[in-house]
Formats: sequence, structure tokens, C-alpha cells
Amino acid sequence: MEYNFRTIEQKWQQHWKDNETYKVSNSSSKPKYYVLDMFPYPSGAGLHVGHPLGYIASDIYARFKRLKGFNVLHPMGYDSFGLPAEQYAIETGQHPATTTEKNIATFRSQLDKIGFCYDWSREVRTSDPKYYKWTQWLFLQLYNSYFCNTQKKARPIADLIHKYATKGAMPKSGAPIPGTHFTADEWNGYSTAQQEEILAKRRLAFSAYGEVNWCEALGTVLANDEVVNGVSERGGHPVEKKKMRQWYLRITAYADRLLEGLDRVDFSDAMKEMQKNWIGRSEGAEIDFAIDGGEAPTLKVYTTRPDTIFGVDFMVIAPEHELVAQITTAEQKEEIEKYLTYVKSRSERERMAEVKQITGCFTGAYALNPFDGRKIPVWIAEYVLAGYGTGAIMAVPCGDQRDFGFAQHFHIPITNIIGEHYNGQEANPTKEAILENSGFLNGMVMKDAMGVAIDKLEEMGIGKRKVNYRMRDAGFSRQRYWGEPFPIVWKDGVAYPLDEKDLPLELPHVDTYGPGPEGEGPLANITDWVNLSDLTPNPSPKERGAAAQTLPGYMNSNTDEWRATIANAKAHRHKPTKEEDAMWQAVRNRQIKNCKFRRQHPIAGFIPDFVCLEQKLIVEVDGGYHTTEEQQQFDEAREKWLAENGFRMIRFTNDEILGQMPIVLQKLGEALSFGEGLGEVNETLKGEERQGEWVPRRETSTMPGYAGSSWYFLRYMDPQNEQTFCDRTVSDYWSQVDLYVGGTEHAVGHLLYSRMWTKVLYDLGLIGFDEPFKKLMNQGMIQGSSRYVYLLNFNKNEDLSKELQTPIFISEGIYEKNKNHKYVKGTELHDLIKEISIELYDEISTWGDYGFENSFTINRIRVDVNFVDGFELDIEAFKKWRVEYADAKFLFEDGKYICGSEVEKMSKSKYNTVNPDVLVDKYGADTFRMYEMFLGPVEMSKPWDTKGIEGVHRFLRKLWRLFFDDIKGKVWNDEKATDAELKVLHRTIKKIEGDTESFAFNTAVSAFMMCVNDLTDLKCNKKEILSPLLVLLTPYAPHIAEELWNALENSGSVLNAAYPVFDGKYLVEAEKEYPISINGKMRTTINIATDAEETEVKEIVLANEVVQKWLEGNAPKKIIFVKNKMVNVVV
RNA sequence: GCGGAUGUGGCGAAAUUGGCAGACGCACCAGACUUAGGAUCUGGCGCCGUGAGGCGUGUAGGUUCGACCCCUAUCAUCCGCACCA
Repeated sequence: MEYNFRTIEQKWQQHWKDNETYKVSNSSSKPKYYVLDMFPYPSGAGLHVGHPLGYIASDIYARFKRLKGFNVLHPMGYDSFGLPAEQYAIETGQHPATTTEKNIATFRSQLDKIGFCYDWSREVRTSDPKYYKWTQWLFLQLYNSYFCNTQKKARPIADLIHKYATKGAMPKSGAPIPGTHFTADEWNGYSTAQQEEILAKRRLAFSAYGEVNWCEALGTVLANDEVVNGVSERGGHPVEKKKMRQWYLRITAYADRLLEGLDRVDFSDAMKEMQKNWIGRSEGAEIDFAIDGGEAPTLKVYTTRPDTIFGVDFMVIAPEHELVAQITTAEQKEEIEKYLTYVKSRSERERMAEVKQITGCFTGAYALNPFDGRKIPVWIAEYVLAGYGTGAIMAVPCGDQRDFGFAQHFHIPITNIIGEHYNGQEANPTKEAILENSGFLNGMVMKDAMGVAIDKLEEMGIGKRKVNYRMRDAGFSRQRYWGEPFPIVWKDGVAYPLDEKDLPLELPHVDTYGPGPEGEGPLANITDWVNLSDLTPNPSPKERGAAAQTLPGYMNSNTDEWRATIANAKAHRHKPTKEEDAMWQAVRNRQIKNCKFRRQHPIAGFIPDFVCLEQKLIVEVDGGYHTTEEQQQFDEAREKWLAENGFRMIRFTNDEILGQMPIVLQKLGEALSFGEGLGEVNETLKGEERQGEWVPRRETSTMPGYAGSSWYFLRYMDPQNEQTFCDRTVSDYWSQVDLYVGGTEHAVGHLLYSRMWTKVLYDLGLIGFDEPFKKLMNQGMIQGSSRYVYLLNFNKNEDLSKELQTPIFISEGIYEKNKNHKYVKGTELHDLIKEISIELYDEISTWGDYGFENSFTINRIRVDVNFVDGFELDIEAFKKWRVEYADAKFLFEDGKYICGSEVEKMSKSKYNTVNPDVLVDKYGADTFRMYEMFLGPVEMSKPWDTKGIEGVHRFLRKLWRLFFDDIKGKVWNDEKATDAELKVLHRTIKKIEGDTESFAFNTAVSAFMMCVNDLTDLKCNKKEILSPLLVLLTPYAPHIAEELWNALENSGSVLNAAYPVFDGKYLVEAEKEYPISINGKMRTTINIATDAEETEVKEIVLANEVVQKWLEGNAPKKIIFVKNKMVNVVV
């Protein structure tokens, strides 16, 4: 009877399915254990051998815990919303829902083959309305909550509103700041829009107008962690900064708690470190420096080193800093403007690529050192970021390398405050130096001086302690289709949440996936869905355009003329400037009835930046395009024509747009027939006064990929609940995820977001724990091991006759020996060619070794690893794969074609992926599972190598033969086990249990092999030994274990068997083979009774002839005896 | 530059508290069985050396009776962050 893994595995997989063996109950007398895998994004490429590594590890652990008597929750699902499906839809026209469904089916069948113990009745899909109903609901919880700075936790926004309405928001001391502080009466007098504007500053999910990472190619904004080196993480498209209205999660409010929580979870140091770096907490001080000359306000800087204040030689502020214009002196104005132009011209990517370049410009202004009155020049420079701290720094060149470089570059004198610690060659950021040249801080050690300096600054009222974070609030909206729609309706410029009973807000079906107008997502194209039907619909474009219908050169002109005009105008459209974008952002969302702004809409061949046809109002933003005389004449002609035809024009400068948007909106509003401003601050509107003028509109962006994954571990607990996202009693039972397994790539994205959501839910009392994952295990990446063939190219190829142009591939060894040669003649290669073509050899022999560069080159071509056995190429398979090489000739070494190799990321495009299905078909799931574990420690990255899988397969067959012989059939028996056999068993129990518990699955597999080898040697086929061994094996190789368990006539499933209990008595030995070292070097071993005492052992050791030989008749200097370990004789 | 991790045979790796370095497996070599072998079994397998023996865990030191393991310095590779004041 042979080990027929195909039949066995199929049989048991079906059996487990039919019997719902892996179904888990939410109530049990057993202790609970929650093992979770990071759920996959179902990509079209399917699984490769790298994906299941973590799943196998967690599956083993889940099964192990089950055998050890736990009620184990081990679910699986799909993170099925996301960009790739949508990109694919754009390319192929297939609906994301369709491709996602298909991909999930592929994943599922691949997963099923490996024999995982998931409870599939709990499957979740983030793109399922039944699931995202609760994602939307949770978003509303975030929207309806704020972070209370006193209690350091989330609370309902209603509490805050109540406080504002009854007590207002007044400062504890000092004068109230307009815009920040208000009384209850003032609050109650505010319009909804005004109140909302204030509340948006506190909500945990809020919308704001700010700088975002805009990716033109993807047509969406991205979160900071989705941007890598200035390009998008997915696809590698350029990313630029853009001002847009976006939704955000206030994750910064949780910065400290996210840091603190790391102390209470079992994550790797690397993982914790990554999160800490991302949060980037730093402690320091904000210091106000007066500007020399008086009028200007103070310059606020942030520093972590207030102790170095006497070493400040200059100030640097960000080019975007609001004070730049104000403090720049007349004589420096030109220089500064030149520099600002330069800065603006540089893309994010250029800045990143040229970090080392030192640039900057002096403003002409001086700040004053508050302690010694020293005049400090104020510079602007790119290296100071507007978004961090106060956007201004005090530069201490003797202590900071960047400041040092800057000072050197611009020849700014450097003050030394740290004596000999500063060598004049480079900065020294020490905190240990004793301060000099530092006024009242002289003689103090720097780290002690920090506190003293801050105290003094606080006392003087010009500084205070301040903690800063590098982390920003997380962008939460995407201009995409395939994501959760926001349960939000915009009305009168105010975001209104949907009622809970209206959830889920389902994603409407679309047929095209192109972006909506002007940076909006595809949803904006579905007007039926976007504009709410029970309210006045927006006029159609035709109606809106009616006002312009009678214009000469417009729609009433004859068709051909109109078309030509339009074509000409369209051809001259320009890429909008940053300012125009900002303007557009400001007007486009104002769905003002009978007043819609169009952008670069042609009118009689002119292209105004913006036009409202209904009101015949043109808005021009000065982009600086009209510089030539010709253009100016054109402008004049245009204005004349427009004026004659009843158009009015209003112009804004770029500076107005960027710096004074409220004023712009005010002016714009006045220019419209309403005669009022469009709003007060930014784009917040006087909603109530405008009531009826605005069309309610759904939010058209969708939530990002991490929305659904931030809470999925909770839904698994209670997946079918239609009343709530997860019943509190259920989440109290399952509580935290005990073991979370996944890759490191989610270190700062998903893991931070889900930790934050968990904390919010905890604060709101919806769950009972505030860290989602108790222990995190990161599986290593399985890299691909790519294979190459070497194609020989003769530069004189065209001179060769056709039949001599056959492609020639040379084996790796030949390549290595010849790759550095330029000329074939005289090389080993030359001689080898004789073997495959005497004609070619003769031809080459006629070539001189002069007259042309390089008579040959060698191309490396990737070859599919599946055609390579180790390093040896399967020539026939290769020829079939690349038909253009069907006639190719091969130069062998030792009769084989050996490929070159390189370790790199596993990916389809590199032809180095290995599909688990192939291996499962060939060796079976059990072999595959054990081999993946046997490769090495799970958390380590390693290249995949299929070769070794044979060894594991042989092991399973050898195990099988302990039960059944190919010829004799059944060989297992009911005989009584011997001590030696019991010793093997219990040694194995101990090892397997310990290794499994500590995730050392690779050594556990070794232990199984040793055990089977030993039992084979002992000719042990006894059920007494084999039965417990099968239980040990179940987590690793569940199919064969179940089959043999049943073959042994055991009752029930091995999955429900009791885990064997280790008994140390079987391992007790009377004698031990002691290693005997001479001077620490092992020379021999001696069998000595384990209970022998030191004196006795010493006697035995000294009597040993090997020891005698090494002693050469001398007495030993010393004898070290460690009981049950070793003996060391020092000579 | 900062932070984290890893360096051990031809290869993947093991060594649980400082105590026999290389378990287990791959590859390879020799042999047995066989019509055959990409099946199975037996033996060998760190390097140098015929041998005794010497050397050996990235490199250089140190602590120790004894170091892959602890300490110091240094090099290399991988991962993460990167003008964060």
C-alpha cells in the first residue's frame, strides 16, 4: 500500500468540509485563542509560494492550540476594495466587482488545496455592502467623536457641542483670541456652517482644505505612507503637492497613546522602531525671537536643543513661511523673489533627489538673541520644511551638521559654544559638552542646560516646552470608484452625515471608470446618484448656457465655424497653474443655482480661466502668461470684445489666490448678482443665508484601502450580525487577536490605523480592549531566484551568412570565463564554437582583432525558473517557451547548460514565480506545508529553492512505511513499546511542543525527521508510539495524520485528539557520554554515571588514556567539572 | 546620515542558560538491490593534511578554564526612514 497523497488529501478535505470540522462557536467552556492572518488583496496574479508562508505558520499554530484544548478562532477573508482592480477596469472595461469575484475564486481554490483550517463561514469581504455598511457606520462614529485633551480619549462630539453651547470655549487665562475662543452666546449665534467649521477642528474624521499628495496618473490623492520617494507606491507614478478639500482621520491626536501602547504589545523591535519613527515624537521648545527693527511680529522657532541658544548664528525659515514677505528688506527683495521662483519650479522629486544641495537666500532681516541681544541674520532655505514645527529654525552650526554645511556654504561665521568638542571641520551634536560662550549657561553640561534654558525662556514669556510629531493626520479620501462611498451629503457647504438607517450607502454601478470632472472621482460622473433627487436639480448645461446662446461666435454660429473655433481654442488650453487649481477648488464645489463656473471654457475663440455663462462673468487668474507684446494686444482685443458683448471680468493675482482666499471669495461674490461675498474663511460658506441656492450633493470620493482593513478582525468575531458591527459580548469573549501573522510592509500603514481605530472604539465603549493585536509575527519575504541564459551576439552578425546567424547560448561557466574579452579570436569561446559549427569557427577565424570595438557581446536573458532544474536548463522546454530560439545552439559545460542566477523579488515579470498549485499537485499539500516551514525560520527572508522539497517528501513516505509496507501491506501492530522507543517518542514530544510554541517550525520538522529515522532504525511499528506521534504531526501535515490516525483504528478525528503529554521519566539515563576537553578543546568522550560526583569523575578522567597523552606526564593545572555537561582539563 | 536586522560547509540551515560547532535536509561521492532508475537502502561528506594533527562561525581585539553566544571596534549585506530642527 503506497502513500497516495492525492487521494488522501482530497478525501479528507472533502470530509472536513462536509462535517464543518473547522466551524468555531462563539461560546465554549474552553479558553479562547485568536489566530489571524493579514487578509489578502485578491490580485489577478494569484498566489505564489511566498504568500502561503505566513498562512501555513498560523495554520500550524491554530491547529496546535486546538489540540492543546483551546477554542481557536482562525478566519480568513479578502481586502477586496482597492486600486489595482480599478486600474484593471480602466484598461479592460471589466467591472471591478467582476474581476474581484473571479480573483477571489482563484485565491480560494489555491488556499483550499493547501488544507487550511479556516472557518470559512466567517469570511469577510471589504467590498461587500453587508461589510462596508459597518465601515461606513464606524466612519460616522469617528466623525461624531472628538479627542478630549483633558481625558486623553475620544468622546462623542455631542459633549463638545453641549459644552460650547453652555460654556463656550474661553481661554483659562489671558485674552480670548478671535477665531479660536468664543462665548456660549457667540456660539449659539453662529451659523451652522460656522459651527461646523469649528467642530471640524476637533472631529476624529473631518474634512479640510489642505495640501495633499496628488497623483495625476492615478487621478487620486494618496496617504503619506502610500507615497515612496516622491512616487506612488502602486505603479510608481509621480506625486505632487496640491491643495484640495479632503477627508482626514485625526490620528495625530492618538500619537502619544500609539507610542505608549507599543510597550504593551509583543511586536518585533524592528516593527516598533518603524512605528516610533513614523510617529516621530520629539521634545523641545518653541522660542519667540524678536525681529530687529520692531514692527514685524516675533519669529517663532522650534528646537530640541534650547541649550545651544547662544550658539545661534542664523535663522532659517521655510520659503513658504508667512513672514517671508513681511521681513524681507528692500535691497534683498529681488534676490528673495528669485529664490522663491526657483523653489516653486522644483518638483517634490527633484527636491528629494538633491537633498545634499545647499541652497538658500538672505532676507536682509535680523532676529535678536533674547539673552545677549546679538543680531542674527534670517535666511530662507528649502531644507526647512513649512510643515514641521513652526517652519522656522534657529541654526547652531557648531552642533548641527546641516546648519554647519549651510554656514560654510554661505560664509556665515560660526560661534563655538562647546570648546574642544568642536574641531572646526564638522559639527558635533553632543549633549555632553560643557557650555562656553553661553552667558548664564556657561559651565553647564549641555543636557542639564536644556531645562535651565527653557525655564528661563518661560519665565521671560518668550518660549515654552513643546512636543512635536512627524506624523500627519491621515488622508482618508480617494478620487476613486472602487472603495467605500462616504455616508456624507454636502449641503450649503456643510457636510451632513447620513442617518444610520440609510446605511449601507451602496456603491452605484458604473460603466466607465475615468475620473470625474476636475480632480473628482468617477462617482462624480453619476449625476443621478450624486445630486439628491428630492431637491431642486442643477440646471442642465444647456440651460446654463442659454444666456450665452445669442453671442456671436458662440453656439448660434454655423456649425463648422463653431467647431473650428472650439478646436482652435481647445488646442490652446494650457495646463492649469497651481493658483488656478486653487481657484477652481474654491468655486467648483459651490453648486450655485443658475451659476456654474466652467474652467477654460472657450468663448468665441477666447479661453477665459473661468467663466460663469449665466452671469456673463469671467474670472482671470494671473498666471503670468501674457508677457509678449503680441499677447497683450490679444488680451486687449479680447477684453474689448467681451465688454461689447456684455461680459464682465474680474482679475485676481496669484498672491491673492494663495494668500487671501477669503477676500477673493468676497470680491467674487460681490461681482455676482447676489452682491454678497461667497464666504468668510477659505471656502466655508454662509450656509444659512444661501439656503436654497445650493444643490445637495453626495461626497464623491471614496474611502482608502485601509478603511476596511482597520477593523476587519472585529467583524470575524460576529460576521453575520446585522444589528451592530460586532456585538460587545462577542468581542469581550474573543478579545484581542492573540497572534497576528503578516508581512512587514504594513508596519506604518494598516497596523497604525487599526491600532488607532481600536483605541477610538475602546474610548467610546464599543469594545473592551485598546490594542488589537497582542502578538505580531512577521513572516519573512520569500524572494525569487531568477535564472538567466547567455546569448552570444557577434557585432559582425550582419556580415555572417544566414545559417551562421543561429542564436548561440553559452553556459554560465563559459560566460564567466569569457565575459571580459572583447574579441572572440584567441578566446576559449573561439575554440568551443568549433564544436557546434565548423563553418562559424572558420568565419570567425578570418576576423582580425582590430578595426572594430568588441567583436562580441553577451546578453543576459531571463528564463522561467520552472524550466530550470536547480541551475540546469531544460533545453526543450526553453525552446518551446521562446519559439524564436527554437533553432538555437547551446554551448555546454560538462554536457549541461548551466544558468546564471540572481536573487530578487518574486514577480511574474521576472519569470521567477513558483506556483504552489504545481508543487501541491506533484508532492501533496502536506509535503508543501512542511517544506515551506523547513526552509528556515519563518520570520527570515530567503530565496525560494524548490530542490529541497524531495527531502521532505521522502520523510513523509518513510513515515508511511512505518504503517504500511508497499509489498507486505499493514505493518503496524499493537505490541508493547520498549524503553528505547518511548524515549524517542517523548524526546520528540518535548521538542515538537516547545518548537511549535516558539514558532521554530523549521527545527520541529527536523525533529519529526529524526524521530522517523530513529523509529525506522528501531523497526518500531507500534501503535502505542505511532498514535501520539500522529497527533504531534497533525498541525504540520493534517491530511496524512488524519489518514493514518484512522488506519490505526483510532476513534474520531485526530483534530480532536488529546495532545500527548511529555513525561521526563523516559529520558532519564544512568550514564552520560561526557565530552572531555583539554584546554577547552574537545578531545574525547567518556561514559560516566550521571549521578557521579566531582572527585569520582576527576579520577575517571585522569585515568583516561587520551587525557594521559595530552598531560604528557604533568599534573593538570585545573579540572573544571560541570555536572551533566562536560569536563575541561587545563594543562 | 539615522534606526533595525543578519553574517556559520558547495547550498537551506542547527546549536533552548557561555559547555561536543555544522543537527535535519539538499547537492555531491562510493556502494547495495535492480532489465532499468529521477524508486529504495547502506556508508561518506567543514577546510588543509597520507597520518598524527592543525585550522575553522565576516574581520580585529577583549573577558573566561571554556565564546557562534558576552564586551569593544570594524567591514559587508538586507530592510525601514530620510533635510523632522
